[in-house]
Amino acid sequence: MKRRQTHSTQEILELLKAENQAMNHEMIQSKLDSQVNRATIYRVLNRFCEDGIVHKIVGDDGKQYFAFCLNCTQKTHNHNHFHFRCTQCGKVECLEKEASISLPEGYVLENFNGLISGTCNDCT
Amino acid sequence: MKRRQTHSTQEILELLKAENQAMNHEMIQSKLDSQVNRATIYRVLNRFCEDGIVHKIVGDDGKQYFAFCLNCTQKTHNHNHFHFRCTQCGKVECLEKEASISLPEGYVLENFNGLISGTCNDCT
DNA sequence: TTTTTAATGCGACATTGTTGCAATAATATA
DNA sequence: TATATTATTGCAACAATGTCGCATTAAAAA
Ligand SMILES: [Mn+2]
Ligand SMILES: [Mn+2]
Ligand SMILES: [Zn+2]
Ligand SMILES: [Zn+2]
Repeated sequence: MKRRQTHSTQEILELLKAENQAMNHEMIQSKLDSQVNRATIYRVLNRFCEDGIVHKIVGDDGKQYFAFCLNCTQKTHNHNHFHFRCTQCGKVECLEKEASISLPEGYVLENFNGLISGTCNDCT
Repeated sequence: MKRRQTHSTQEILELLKAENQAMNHEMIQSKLDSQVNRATIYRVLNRFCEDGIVHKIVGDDGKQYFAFCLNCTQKTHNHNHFHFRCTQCGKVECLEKEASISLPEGYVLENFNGLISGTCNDCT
């Protein structure tokens, strides 16, 4: 099943590249020039995640955020970094530093979801 | 506004103490002996959080989990620990080790929400 | 016991995200 | 270029999660 490039996919990907932050569906929809259906946005984003060009974070607000992968190659995905969500301006950014976690014996990590909320530098 | 002890509050608190894990609304409701309304469960849990006897974690499944506070005093709350959610059995447990995170200049932490999902020791 | 009011049950509601299905359009093929 | 194939879309319906208003109930105080 090969992917097709559509107006929606291109626009959404460009948006995620341009804005240097993780965005939820609402943010994306309001920033899009053309009207793209809600279900389509979710489907596009989930496809991006499957393809490994975008990673998903679930915020402590319960919403899904999507961010363009920066330091990921086709094969190696390192998303063991925290994200900071500003409760004032809503911005969600990837924090640079890789978090190192050691799990107890016999535990296998599948997904790392580190999120810190608070006030960002702009809003202090 | 003083708190009142009701059957609901007592049962829910005992349940959270007994089960040594974080539970979401569904888990709690199915384990309760008496029928407690859904809205009531949420209200009780949120009150517990306000009172600092329970802490809330948002899972990467988007659900709210609640855990009885163990190493917290009335005044000091340290919830900078990760939680592990097993995708097989659903268990959500607090990991012992405190995670130390350093935020960039000007960033103020309000809430730490560290969650790792994967397979737990029992399910490997 | 009576009074006060915190807590509950119920229903309605908002929000978030997913899915089935017919229509559309991107790509492959002729 | 014209046609065929099928991935993608829009729409509606749906499920799940969590919150809120309001009348009723019951815990604690008087
Ligand atoms: Mn990230
Ligand atoms: Mn915990
Ligand atoms: Zn901010
Ligand atoms: Zn398990």
